[in-house]
Amino acid sequence: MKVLTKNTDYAIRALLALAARKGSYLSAKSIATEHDIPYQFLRRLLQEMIRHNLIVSKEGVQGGFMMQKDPDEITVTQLIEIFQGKVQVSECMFRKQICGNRANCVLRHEIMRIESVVQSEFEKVTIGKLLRDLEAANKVNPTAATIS
Amino acid sequence: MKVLTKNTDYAIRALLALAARKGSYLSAKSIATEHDIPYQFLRRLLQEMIRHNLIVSKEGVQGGFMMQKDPDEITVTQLIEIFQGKVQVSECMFRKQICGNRANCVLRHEIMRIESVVQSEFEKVTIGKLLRDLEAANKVNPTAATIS
DNA sequence: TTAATTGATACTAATATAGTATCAGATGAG
DNA sequence: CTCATCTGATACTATATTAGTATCAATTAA
Repeated sequence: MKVLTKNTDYAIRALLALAARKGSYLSAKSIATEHDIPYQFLRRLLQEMIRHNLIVSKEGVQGGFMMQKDPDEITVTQLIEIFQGKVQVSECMFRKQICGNRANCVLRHEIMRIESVVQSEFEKVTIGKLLRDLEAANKVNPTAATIS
Repeated sequence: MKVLTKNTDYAIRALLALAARKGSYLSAKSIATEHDIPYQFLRRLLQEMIRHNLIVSKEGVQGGFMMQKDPDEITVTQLIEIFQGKVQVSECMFRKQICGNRANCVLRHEIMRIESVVQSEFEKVTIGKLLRDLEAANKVNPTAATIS
């Protein structure tokens, strides 16, 4: 069971790069190179994040992407929802045709409890928090800390 | 993001059916019919559970499957591990070739914390517990409760 | 003897994930 | 003004995972 797919993983790294250089435009190319993310793949992720108003872009020479939303307001839960769909423990909750007894399903109760635990745990992790952790680690050992 | 795949979902239902009739053999066919699980699919799941000593089987006429392990000792975490692989939040933890900086990755810290939270939540849910919940629900309203 | 059953395994189909390619349009640098 | 550098949009391919089907041999109780 893999919780974070490459989509989400790459998106987090890209956002960390942008958050670290808040206010300036970074090109997809530079982010891709620096963080070993497939270029075209990254471009699609960035466009998706624009659609969700996490970042903005500038076209043309010297263009690129820039942080828009406050990094402390961007949670891993949100990124999972964007790139992997809403956290759901099993299908029965959302597809009535599969489970005609939603209200009485004993699995459902446990499933929903765990679902909310998972969501709230990932909500505690924001891009802002990760960035501060990263910077703190770099202070202790300037060459060691990484996000890869 | 779907946490439980059909494998695991079906396996839980089958185990609940077997736990409810502890001590007697139920055929794959009867379980499949009763719980709307594709027959051949279910058979593979049952065989896998035999290999993990959760259940035993008897071949031939009047054969079938029977609970072996104590239902209270069977956790959803175990079933996820059997059918979906060990819970892991991202690949970087297990594939060094992807992440050469395991010790210093700031994502890794959060990821491992959440991983253990998820695991322990699913560990609280055992087949025994689900069965008791199901039976309690049936007492209140004999026709309402279900595991589908 | 035979129908009902599991053991083992191979196969196909559908879906999700990962990654690549292409071309049009914008824009700053020269 | 032109051109190299960018993003926007979208189509495409490849791979892996999940879901489901089919088949045949072996076992066993009636």
